[in-house]
Amino acid sequence: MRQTNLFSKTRKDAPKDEVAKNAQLLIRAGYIQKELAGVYSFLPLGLKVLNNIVSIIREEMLALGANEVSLTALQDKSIWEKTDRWSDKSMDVWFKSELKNGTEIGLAATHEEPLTRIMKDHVRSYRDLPRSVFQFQTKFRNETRAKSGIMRGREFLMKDLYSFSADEKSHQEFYDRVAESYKRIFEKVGLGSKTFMTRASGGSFAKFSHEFQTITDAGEDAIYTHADAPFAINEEIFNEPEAFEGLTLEKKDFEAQNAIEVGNIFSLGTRFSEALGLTFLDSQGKPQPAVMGSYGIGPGRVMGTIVELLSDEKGIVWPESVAPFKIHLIEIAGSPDTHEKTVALYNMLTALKIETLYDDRDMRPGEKFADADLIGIPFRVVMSDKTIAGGGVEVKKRNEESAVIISEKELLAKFPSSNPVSNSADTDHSFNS
RNA sequence: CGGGGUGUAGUGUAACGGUAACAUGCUUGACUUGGGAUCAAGUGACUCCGGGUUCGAAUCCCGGCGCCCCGACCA
Repeated sequence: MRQTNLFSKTRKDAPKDEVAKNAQLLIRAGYIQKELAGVYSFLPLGLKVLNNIVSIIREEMLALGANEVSLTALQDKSIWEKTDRWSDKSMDVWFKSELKNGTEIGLAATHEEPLTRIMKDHVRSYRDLPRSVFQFQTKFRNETRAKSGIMRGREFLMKDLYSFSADEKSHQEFYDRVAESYKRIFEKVGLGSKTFMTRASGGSFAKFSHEFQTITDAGEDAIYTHADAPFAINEEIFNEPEAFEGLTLEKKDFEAQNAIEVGNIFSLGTRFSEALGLTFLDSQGKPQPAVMGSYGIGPGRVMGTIVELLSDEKGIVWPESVAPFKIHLIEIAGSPDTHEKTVALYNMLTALKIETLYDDRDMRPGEKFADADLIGIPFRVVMSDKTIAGGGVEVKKRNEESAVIISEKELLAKFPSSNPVSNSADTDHSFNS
């Protein structure tokens, strides 16, 4: 994409109403825009990052064998009454409204109830199980206090996965597979080294649940970690002896850390299947309630966590896997020949499907560099009279200090393309100048 | 939901109760082109909303709304 075709602008100052680092940088760099407290729009760059995170998660969900769906935001009160989750006393984050005829409806904060009802129509026999279903859907939660930029909003995208199994054993097998899947996801998005599977309270559904907590000062939670423990322990259960069940380690050797919950996995038992009547016939022909689990990840929160964790004083530093572009191609004004060569390189990169943001703006170099650092694309490629005289382009990684001049051929070799350029004439589909 | 703070050009900040200023951005021109340059001329605000006090309110008072922080809460 040519930067002159990108509507979002960067700014030097962070808005005064944002304190959280993730919001300050994402707004300054033009990734997001605040609409209300805890409500953010995603601008072109932000949407690209969000979509990259979504793609990584989707790939793993599909690998689990889960089916993707899209359920509604508008909710039928009657099914929530069956599970006793309609009342504001039992679930205080509801946004409620009503139809013109007075019928009450809610905006979904989660989707156990509607999905369980859907599954009733499709699961009849133990032969229909296990099943797993996921979606990326906007959740609405009337938080008493939104905070920390995009980390805790009132409206946010969530990947929610639900599982339906015939028995506890089958459920546990799936649950464990999801845990492994989550580890891979957080590894892929660049949070792996700081993210811990964490034993946490099981809520009203099970003894324990597991959260995936990323160590960061911006975290809202406190967890206890130990180098030899297979999982961390959430502060909320740290004083309960059962929290150490199965561990031979001593409580005093655990260390407290601030962390942000980027994902969670819950065993739900038969609470929802019983309340809503999701039963199947077992091999003896007897009706049994399905055993359920739910598993969430907030892509927006993941995005904010990456910014919190990986940015520096100059701006954001995206991991390649989620970055909005692979290359930030910067042209420094010079001879007409330099301009032509830069356009040609941009067209080549585009044809090779190497995502490139081409800074073709008429600006001084300093400003372009400052913007590039703020936006945080992994590879900065500069083309100027100087680099051409030196034999090619200058390449600098966002997270490294040193820059080197290499030939264009060497540059392209760094980015193996899945779509090798053909000899046909259709490779140049960008606008020429 | 308790407590604290705050609201002024697009953005960031100023202004004793005396009639809104500076920076930045943006526009035009000049000069520049490897780290947010320089110069010149422009542009841009019913000071969040509604009341009140006062000769006079951005400033003081009351109410509302928004936003931020701490705590509680967080299926």
